[in-house]
Amino acid sequence: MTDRGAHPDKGPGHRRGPGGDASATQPRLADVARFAGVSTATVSRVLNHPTAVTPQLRQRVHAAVDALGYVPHGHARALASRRSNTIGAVVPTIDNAIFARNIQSLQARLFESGRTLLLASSDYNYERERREVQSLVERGIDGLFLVGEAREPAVYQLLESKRIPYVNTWIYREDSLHPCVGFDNLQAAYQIGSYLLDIGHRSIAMVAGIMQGNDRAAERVEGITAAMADRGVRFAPGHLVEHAYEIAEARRAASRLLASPNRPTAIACGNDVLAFGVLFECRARGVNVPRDISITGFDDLDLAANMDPPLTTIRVPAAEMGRRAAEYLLARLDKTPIPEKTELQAALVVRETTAPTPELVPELT
Amino acid sequence: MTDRGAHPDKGPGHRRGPGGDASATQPRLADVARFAGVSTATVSRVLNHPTAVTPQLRQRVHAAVDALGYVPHGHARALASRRSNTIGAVVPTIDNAIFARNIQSLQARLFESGRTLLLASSDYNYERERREVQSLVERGIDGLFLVGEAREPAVYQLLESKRIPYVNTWIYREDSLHPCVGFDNLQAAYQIGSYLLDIGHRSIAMVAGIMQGNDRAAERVEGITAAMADRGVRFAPGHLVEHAYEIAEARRAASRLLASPNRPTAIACGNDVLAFGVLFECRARGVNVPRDISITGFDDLDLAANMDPPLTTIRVPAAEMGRRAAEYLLARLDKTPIPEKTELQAALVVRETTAPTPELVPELT
DNA sequence: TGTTGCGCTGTAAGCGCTTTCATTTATGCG
DNA sequence: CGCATAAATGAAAGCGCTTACAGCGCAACA
Repeated sequence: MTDRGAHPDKGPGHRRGPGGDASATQPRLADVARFAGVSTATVSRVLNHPTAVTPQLRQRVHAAVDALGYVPHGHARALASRRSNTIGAVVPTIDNAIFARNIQSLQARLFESGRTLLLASSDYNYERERREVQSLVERGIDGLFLVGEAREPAVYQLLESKRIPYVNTWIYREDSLHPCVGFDNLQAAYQIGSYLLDIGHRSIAMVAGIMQGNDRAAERVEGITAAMADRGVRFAPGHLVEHAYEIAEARRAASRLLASPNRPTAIACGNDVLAFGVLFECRARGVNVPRDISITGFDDLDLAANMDPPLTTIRVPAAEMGRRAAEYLLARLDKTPIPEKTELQAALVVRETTAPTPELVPELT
Repeated sequence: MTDRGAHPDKGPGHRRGPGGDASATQPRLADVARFAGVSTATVSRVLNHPTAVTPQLRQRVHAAVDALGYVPHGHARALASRRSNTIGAVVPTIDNAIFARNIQSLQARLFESGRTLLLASSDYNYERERREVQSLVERGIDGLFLVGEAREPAVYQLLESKRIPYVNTWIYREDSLHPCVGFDNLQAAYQIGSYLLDIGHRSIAMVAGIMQGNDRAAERVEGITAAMADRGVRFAPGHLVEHAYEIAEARRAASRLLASPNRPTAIACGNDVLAFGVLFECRARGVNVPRDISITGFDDLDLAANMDPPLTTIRVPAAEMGRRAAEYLLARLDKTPIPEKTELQAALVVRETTAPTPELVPELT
């Protein structure tokens, strides 16, 4: 048995005891090779390019692998082969059903292709996102899934310099400098705004997500604002508020809005969670939706259609976005051609939390 | 410039061009060392054990790191140091608010300690769980977070043989052979059952999760069953049904239950999502909750308290479980003593979807 | 001023695998 | 049946880093 120990006195972690026995240690590829009576190169080939090896050898190697309970060492493999079969993702949070679904489908597609997801979350904080990305890059990800487009320039620089394929999601801009798979938040929000205006609302409030660290939230505000501006309407003072995506937060916001002297006739929310909160607060205060006030969400969570009344919202292709983003990254890794940008559709789903304002009713077709 | 290339003709991926120039390539630790005029050992020390190096050298090395934009190579580091600072987690799915919260807090705690989460999901499938664990182990995780206790024995064998610390969560059994951080599902479900029986229900149905591949779901059924058995009650035929954790599924189940000739007076659900579905179906059919029927959930999602009526359920310490499981793993890695088992409390939260049966009302104190 | 001892730094040997290149073995053809 | 060619295998050089150990310079002591 050849001596391999470089660190003669490594403590409990070291591989061979002083006597050179091989007991109680992880089998390595060399052990498999010895057991099967072949070279390490052959074992490696069996594991990585099975067709390049004769069936009988292949079988002998597999038998050895099973007999020894050999598990390849991913880091060594990644180091030698310069790829890790790992994809990274940095999302704002997974504690939000819509991201959870998004990630779930991303991960499912990666799993199919034999890759693993390294997940990190930024908590809507650019600085933290940068650190997470750096950490993922150090960990040797082959590709990276990101949310939104606005981030510290250092992130893009790092990715470029390391030549790591990445994709921005939850956003789509034709003129973006970066690959993206997503939809146009501004446009979707504009649809909501237009719809509310079409059915007569002029006093519209918005319970938006926190825009700092979240360009999607900002675009949604922009979309509503633009739709309003196009009809010569603007937010009354205090009618545009930002809140974390939590029910309790939304309830507080709604509470203020409903109690205010110039109560809006419609509240557009930055996402469904906020809309749920607003809806709950209305119910608690005996404000009838949609008779007294209209409410819209954004995301179309499973629950939206089941609310009482069912929520008017924007249906967002979360699962498809996860899958398509995975496709993009996989194609880049395989050097298969694939468009740099994919636009997905986000559609307005009109349900029952929205209704025309009384004065408009006669005008309706 | 010493020649390092072993693979003279590696194609575009190789490090040095034929002329030996170092352009357009990632800086390595050796480059930093050269730039700073020190040895690679010193650079490594600065990065890993800063106190072992003089401040001025430390600073010079940091300057070199910044100047070159050096990013350490995690796989090489992991290979050489035999640890990866990566923790794995295999959960059934993250597309469920309660797991999302759980994972979010796990990841937050790991982040604090400078580690990264490698996440995989099993889709409630033992076979797939085994493969995911194997894949994580190959990727060199230092510790592993698991959900539940029942799984393929090969998983435990692999973890033992690789000496990888792991922890089972969402479950607690004093006599378990494995470390765990969780609560007693059976006991919690028993509480629900007892409570329903206490307030007079005898015709109880259960919309459970799919028990195959999910020991927690099975224990919850056991808990309700046991509570009933202790009072001499049992499920009527068709009153115990299993469904995936989806609103639509739950609605279908509720629909059948509500239409059946022996409609139950109470429906205990395997989790809140199922309870929401049942609640929605009741509303859709004009069945008054809790007057006509009582409903209970399990998890206490944020939404539960906001439902109409607010849902009676079991509050589950999802976030704490994530954090405590992280603590356990971190302690094991640091060789700090920590108990093998941690029992967390799951408490019954009585809200308004449950009410005494009419005949019992007079009996109440 | 000559030792001794200590703390810092450098040297170099791996960590476990993949992959090139050379070698050996099988195959096809004249 | 012998040779050219292709296919299968093996030997060995790294992948980029950490770390044991040796070596060196310096301060403290005699």
